[in-house]
Amino acid sequence: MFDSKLILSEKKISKTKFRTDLLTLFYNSKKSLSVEDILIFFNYSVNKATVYRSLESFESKGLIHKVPDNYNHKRFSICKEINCAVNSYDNNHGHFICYICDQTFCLDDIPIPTINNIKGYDIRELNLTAKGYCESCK
Amino acid sequence: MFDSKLILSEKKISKTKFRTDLLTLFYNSKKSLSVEDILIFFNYSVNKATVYRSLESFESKGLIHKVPDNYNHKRFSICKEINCAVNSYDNNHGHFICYICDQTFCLDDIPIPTINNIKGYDIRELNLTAKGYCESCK
DNA sequence: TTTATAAATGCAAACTAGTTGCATTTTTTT
DNA sequence: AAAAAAATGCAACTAGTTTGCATTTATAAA
Repeated sequence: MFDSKLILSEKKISKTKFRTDLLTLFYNSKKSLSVEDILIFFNYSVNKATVYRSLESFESKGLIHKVPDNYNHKRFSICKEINCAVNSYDNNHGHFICYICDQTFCLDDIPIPTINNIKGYDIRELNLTAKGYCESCK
Repeated sequence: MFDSKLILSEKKISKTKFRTDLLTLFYNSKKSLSVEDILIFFNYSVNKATVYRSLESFESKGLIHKVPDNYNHKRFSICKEINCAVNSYDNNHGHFICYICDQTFCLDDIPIPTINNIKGYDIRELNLTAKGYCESCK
């Protein structure tokens, strides 16, 4: 199990009610979350600037990672690993975006092929994004 | 060689000076182009709405294709194939984005692995994006 | 526990990429 | 040459995101 307050302490993030609840939401959610998703969950009782700043904080401390989004909006998932690659899409697995529900799923089981050096490019990060129809929508 | 006017005719796009020059720019450019790149090239003598509308037209006719961008801004490359996949990233090859110069390069030689069906996902599109240091920047 | 310091919040305003409506101009069709 | 269709410029608008600042809340120090 997880203990949001403990995790926030370890990451030296202030344990406000909102941030604790937000981290818990991420841990409980099987889906990635957009800013809008979060505002809806909290019934717009929190300011959007606060949401953006919390997400930025969580991301920079490696608690959540950005995932691709059909509309190029900010969207995040909880990090499975203790310390995610900071400030970039998680590069250990691919992502799947559904045409219908616009949800982003992590393809944990699909390791991204290792390619280090191609035609003079020094590759440090590799992202694989699939699109199509998810289980519930097809 | 290419003949921008002939190509515009074939695609039933009006041969205005700007669109002819823009298509020529795409053919001559080894790099992908953002809206900003284009405005700079034309010294802001063209309206940005015109740029957006021209790009949309070129893309819908399969002349250019969207490429990923470090800032999630609109960015396009000329299509190597006669008819690109319309309205989506080209899914025949991967792309490389440089950390330093933010340029997007097409990895024509890296075919994207074929994955059709994973854990219940009906995959219709697959995009591979690498990041790191390009030849000139590393 | 009180005090001082740092971090988080809410609000409004600003910013920016991208879009749209409309009048005018240019291109294409007849 | 005239009529119809497409492209352009301009200004206003949209929506996601960011920022400044005053206030509140949390953390650290005494």
